[in-house]
Amino acid sequence: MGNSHRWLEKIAPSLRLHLLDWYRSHGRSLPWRSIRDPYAIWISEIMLQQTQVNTVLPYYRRWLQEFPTVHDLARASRDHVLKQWEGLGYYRRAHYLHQAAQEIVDRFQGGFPADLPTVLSLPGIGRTTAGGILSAAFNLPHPILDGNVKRVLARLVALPTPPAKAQSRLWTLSGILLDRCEPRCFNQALMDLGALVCRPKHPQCCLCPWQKDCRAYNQGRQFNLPLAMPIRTRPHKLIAVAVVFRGQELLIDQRPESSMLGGLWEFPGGKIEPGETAAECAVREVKEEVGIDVVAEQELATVEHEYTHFSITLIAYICRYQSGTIQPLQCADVRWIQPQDLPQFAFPMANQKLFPHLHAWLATHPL
DNA sequence: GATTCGTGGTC
DNA sequence: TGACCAAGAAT
Repeated sequence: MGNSHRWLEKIAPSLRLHLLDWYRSHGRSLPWRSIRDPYAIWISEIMLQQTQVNTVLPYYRRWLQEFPTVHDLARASRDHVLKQWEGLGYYRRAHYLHQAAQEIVDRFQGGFPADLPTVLSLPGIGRTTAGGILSAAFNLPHPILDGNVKRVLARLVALPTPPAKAQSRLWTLSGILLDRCEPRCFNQALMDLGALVCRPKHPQCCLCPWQKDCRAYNQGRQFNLPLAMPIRTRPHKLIAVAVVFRGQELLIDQRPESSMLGGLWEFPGGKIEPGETAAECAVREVKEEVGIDVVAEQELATVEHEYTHFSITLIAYICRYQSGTIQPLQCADVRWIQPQDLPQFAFPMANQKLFPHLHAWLATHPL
């Protein structure tokens, strides 16, 4: 291990030159690279967490249109912020952005901090995001360690373990390699190398500026590195959902802040218990979550959805209000709304899959 | 260190 | 189809 570090220190100057040279002619041109506004760069870094560039691009543009400065974000409503994030996933990121924006306004009068400990103190910002912001916005020499960098480094040194089990060592390697004179370009270049050349499936070693020094390549192991973590199987859940009508009005509730998909709105529902029908479950969940009595009238649709760690089948019922007053018993909020107002609320993707079926039902059931 | 967070894309 | 992955952080 010590040998590996000394070897890397020795060849690092040459690696930096080759990488920066490659980056000048092959680097991607991205909207957050042509600016220095730390607020906008921060937004891009948060959106890019576990999310591909092409997915982020439209959200990034809309966000800066909607919240051009940290002040605009800080004074926006939480529902409005979540609505702009709808569909991007990892919704806690939106809450953290909102909280951090208010902190930046309150603690620093809206000026983005430029030192590592303070940046790290903001919610939703870890070491990689902090390094990314500080190097991109202020050209400060802080290393990064995202998925691209982990893969590049794991191949460069022929890492003997899965990257997840060598975090500390990989941070050291990223710090050794970092070009202290051009940290901004270097970090961006390192990520582009991972995204464009040192790709997970088909690494383009013949185009790589580090080919002659790469241990994986020299050992013919570029297709087998980095080593993978053992897999675990994902459970499947059966969920009943109640689309409750009271006359023209529709019932929606807001998920608790601390739960999965926290702050998003949904149709009430929950896991079907053993020996229970989906319709019985839908009625029971409405009673438990918002305290009213309904009857299940008709099955609306069944949809499937995949999450990272489990999959679900949603069985949705059109239900009719019977009695009681809505209360947020197991949710953050609950409301009767007009069906045409649905787009004003942020919904998880699994619920959105029900929307076309609901529209079709409404079209054939006037009144 | 291992888990929990979403969604869209690829093969 | 299912596995895998993408500019990770918080617990």
